[in-house]
Amino acid sequence: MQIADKYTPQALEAKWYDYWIEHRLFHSEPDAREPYTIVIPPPNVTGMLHMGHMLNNTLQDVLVRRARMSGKNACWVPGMDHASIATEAKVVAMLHEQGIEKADLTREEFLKHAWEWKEKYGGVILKQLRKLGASCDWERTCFTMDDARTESVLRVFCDLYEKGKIYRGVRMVNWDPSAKTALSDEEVIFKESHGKLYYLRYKVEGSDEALIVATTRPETILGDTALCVNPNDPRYQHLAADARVIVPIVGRSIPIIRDEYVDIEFGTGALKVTPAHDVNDYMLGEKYGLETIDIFNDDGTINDKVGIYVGMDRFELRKLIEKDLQEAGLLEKTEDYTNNVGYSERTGVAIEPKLSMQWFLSMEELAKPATAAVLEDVIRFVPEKYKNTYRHWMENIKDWCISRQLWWGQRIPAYYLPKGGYVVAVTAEEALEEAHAKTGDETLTMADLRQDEDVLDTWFSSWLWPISVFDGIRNPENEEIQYYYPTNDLVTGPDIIFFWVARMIMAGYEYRSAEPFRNVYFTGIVRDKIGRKMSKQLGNSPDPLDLIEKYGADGVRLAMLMSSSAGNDVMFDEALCEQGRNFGNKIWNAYRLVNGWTVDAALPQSENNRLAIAWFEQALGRTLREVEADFRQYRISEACTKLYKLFWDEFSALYLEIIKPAFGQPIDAETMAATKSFFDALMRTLHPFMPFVTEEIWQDVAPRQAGESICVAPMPTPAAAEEAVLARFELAHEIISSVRNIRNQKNLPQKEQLTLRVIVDENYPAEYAPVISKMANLKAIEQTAEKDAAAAAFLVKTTQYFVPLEGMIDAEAEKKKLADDLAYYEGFLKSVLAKLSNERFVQNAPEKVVANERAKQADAEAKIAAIKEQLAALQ
RNA sequence: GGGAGCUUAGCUCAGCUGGUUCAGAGCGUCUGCCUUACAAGCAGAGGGUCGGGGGUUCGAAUCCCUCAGCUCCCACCA
Repeated sequence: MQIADKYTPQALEAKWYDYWIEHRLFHSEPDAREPYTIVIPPPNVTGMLHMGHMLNNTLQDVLVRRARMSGKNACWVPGMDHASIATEAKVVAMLHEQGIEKADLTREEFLKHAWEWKEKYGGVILKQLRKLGASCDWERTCFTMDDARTESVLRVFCDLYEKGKIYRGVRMVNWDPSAKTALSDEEVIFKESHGKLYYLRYKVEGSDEALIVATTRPETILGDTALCVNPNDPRYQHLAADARVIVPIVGRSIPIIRDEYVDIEFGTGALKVTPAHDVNDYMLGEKYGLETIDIFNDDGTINDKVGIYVGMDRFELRKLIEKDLQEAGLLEKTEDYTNNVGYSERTGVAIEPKLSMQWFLSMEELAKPATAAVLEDVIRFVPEKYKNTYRHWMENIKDWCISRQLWWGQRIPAYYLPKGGYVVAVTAEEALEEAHAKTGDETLTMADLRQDEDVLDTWFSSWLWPISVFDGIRNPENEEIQYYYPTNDLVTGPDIIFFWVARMIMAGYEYRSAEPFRNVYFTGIVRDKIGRKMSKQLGNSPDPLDLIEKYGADGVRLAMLMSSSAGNDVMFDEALCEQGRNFGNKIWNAYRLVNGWTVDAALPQSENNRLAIAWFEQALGRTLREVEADFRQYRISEACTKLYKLFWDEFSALYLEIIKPAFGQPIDAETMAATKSFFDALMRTLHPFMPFVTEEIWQDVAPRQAGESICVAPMPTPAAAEEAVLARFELAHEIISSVRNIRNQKNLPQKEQLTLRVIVDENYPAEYAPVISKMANLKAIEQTAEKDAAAAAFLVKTTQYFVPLEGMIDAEAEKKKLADDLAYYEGFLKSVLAKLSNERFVQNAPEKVVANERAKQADAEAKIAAIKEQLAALQ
C-alpha cells in the first residue's frame, strides 16, 4: 500500500471504522482472558451528540482500547435510555404539531406513536458515536425499554415489593404541572427567584383585630386551614387559646395553632398553614390534624373545591388576588423578596408541592452497603472529592418516589382488585393467579383486574444497567454476568452522581452483592472558551459532527483529551481541534519521510545512527513507563500530552533529524528496521487516543495479514532503563540548542558550517560528537585548552564551549552577558552555601538532599570559575 | 444556612509524599527561516512576587490560620 501524499482524515476514518466492524474487532465473548468492561452511560434515545458526549465517550474509548491492547477481553456495552419524561414531552410536542392532542388518545394509541417515533428518530446518537471511533460492541446494544430490560425492571419491582421495600402512599411530592407527573427530589432544581412578600390581613373572629401574615404565595389562601404562631411570641400571647381567624376573600374560619416551628424573627411571626401545598405546612397539618384542601388541578389551574377563581392559572391568580386583596383592604403591604423556587429539571416549570398517591422505594437499607463501598474505596472515585458529596447524600437519603404519571415507560405491575386491594406481579397472568389466591375468588378474570396507570421513573431502569445489559436480573447465574460483572470503569458527569451512580451502586449490592464498577471517573462540564456552559439557547455549542468533518475524529479526540483532567471543566476552543489535526498531519508526514528512504543493504550502520537508536529506545521506554503510571491514576490528559511530545519533540525533531540521510542518499538496513519498529510502537501507544491515523500507518509499516488490526495489537513494553543514556544525550541536546541559538542571534545562515571548540571535562558527551556535528551543522569539533576571545561562548553544566566567529563578536555585549551570568551563579552559590552552613539543615535534611546541595555547590563553583576565565579572555 | 473546591506566564492548565537549577507545559506573542516529510512546518527568544497577609519548618507554589475573589453541591424558613 502506498501512503497518500496528503493527510485527509475524513477518507481514512470511514475506511477503518468499516474494517473494524467487518472484522468484529470490538465484539467480546467471555473467554479465558481477564475481562475489562465498561457500560456506556446510556444517552437519551431522543438525544443528539453534543460536546459533553464527545468528551465522555472519547475517554471511555481510550480506556477500552488501551485495555483491549493490554491483553484484556475488552467489552464496551452501548445502549440508550428511554428517558421517560423527556421523550414523552417530545412525542407530545410532535403530535401537537400534527394537530393531535395526547388527551384525545388512548394509552395504546399514544404508545404506538411513541414507538414509531423511537424507531424513526431514536438512537441517532449511537450512529454518531461511530464517527468518533467509539469501539463499542454494537452487537450488544441495549435499550432500557427493550423486552429483556423491561422484564428485569418489573422483576426488580416485584422483588422489592415482596421484600417490603416498595410501598404506596399519599405523600407530598414534587408535582410538575406541565408534564402532569410527580418527580423525584433529584429532578427539582432550585433557582433564586425574585418575587414579592405579601402581607395579608386575617381578621380575628369576634374582634376588630387583624393578624398580619407574610406569604410569597397569596393564591394559596384558598387552601388555608390554620394560622400558626410561635407559643413564645409575646405579640400573640393575648389571643385566646381557641381564637380563630377569617381567611381573606375566602371567608373561611380557621383555628390559630401554636408551634415552635414558626420563626419569631421572620415576617410578622405568623404563618398561614396550607397543608395541601407546602411541605412544612403538611407536617403541621399532620401534627395538628388539620384539614387539607387541595386547590389545584393537575395542570396547575384552580379546581372547584373552594368555588372561586375556578379554572384560573396559579400565576394569573397571584396577580388577580393581589388586586382583589388590595380592593378589599386586606393587603397590608408588599415587599420585594428573593427566595428559592423549585423548577422541573425537564420541563422548566415551577414545581407545585402536591399531595398525591405515589409509589416509593425505601432507601435507608439499600444505602448502607453502597455508602460503605465508596468510603472504603472498594469503588474508587476519581477525583476523590466526590466521595464527600456522595457520603452526605447517602447519609441523608430520602425515599425515592418511583411512580410517574406518564405513559412512556415501564408500567407499574400492580393490579387493583374489584373489591379493593391490589396484587403485584410481573405479568398479568401471574397477577390473576395472585388475585385468585389473595381473594379466594376463582371467578375473577383478567378483565376484573385494573393495572396501575403509572409508569416507573426512568432511573428505575437505568439503575440496573450494569446488571441488566448482561441479563443478570433474569438469569443471575448466566455466564456473561458472571464474567463481565463487576465492570471496571464508569465514565460519567458528576451531575448524575445521585440520579444514577449512587443508585447503580445500591442495585449492585442488592442484586449481585457486589459493586457494579471498580472506578468512577467523573468528567467536567464542557464550556466554551470564555467559560460559559454550552447550551442550545446560547448557540455556543459547536456541532461535533461538523468538527469531525472539518478536523477529523482523531483531531477532535485529541482536543478533548488534551484539555481535560478528571473532574475539571473543559474550556473548549476550536483551536484545539486544529492542534489535534496538525498532530495527525505531523504523524503522517513523519511516516512519509521514513517511507521515502531507500535502503542500501550494503551500507554499514553509522555511529550516529546507532547512538540515535540507543537513545530513542530509552526515551520511548521512559515515556511508556510514565504513561503507564498516568493511566493508573486516570491522568489521561497528561498521558496524552506526554505521547504528543514524545512523538513531536523527541521522535520527529530529534531522532528522525539525526538519522535522516542527506537528500537522495540511502539509509542502512538496520537503522531503517529500527525506525520502522519505533513507528510501530509509537502507533500502538498512540492508538487509544487517535485510533484512525495510527491504524492507517500501522497497517503500512510492516506486512499485515488480512483482518489484522492495531486495535488488538499488544501495547509496547519499555526497554530496561539506562538513566545515563538519557542524561548524556540531554547534554548533547543542550549543546546543539546552544549552537543553534548562537546561529540565530548572529544571523548566521543555516547552511554555513561552524566549528565548535570545547575544553573537555567529564561533562562533555564526547560519544555524541557525530550527533552534535550533524544537528548543529558543524564542520569540526576541536578540543582546546584556551579561551577564545573571538568566539561566542557558552556553558553546558561545567563544560565550556566556543564557536569561533572572527569579527562578529561584540566584546562589550559578551562581557555584559557573562557578567549577568556570573552574578546569577554567585547569588545561587551564596544561597547554597547558606543552606550548607546552616547546622540544622545539615542535621535535619535527608542525606540525599544534603549531598545534592553539595553537588550544586561544586557545580556552581566550577561555573563561576569558567565564567571568570572567559571574562578574563575578553579583556 | 451547611459543605466542597479553585486562585500559578497574555489565555488554558500541570506541578503527586514539603527538598534536583522548581517556578513548568500547550496555545498565543516576538525574531529568523518557503532548509526536498510536514508553513497544518522548522530553529530560537521573551514572559510569572505561585490571589493578599500571617504562621509551622533547616527548607513552602506545596502544610496550617486568616482575608479577598470566583465556582459547584446540598438545604422545607413562610
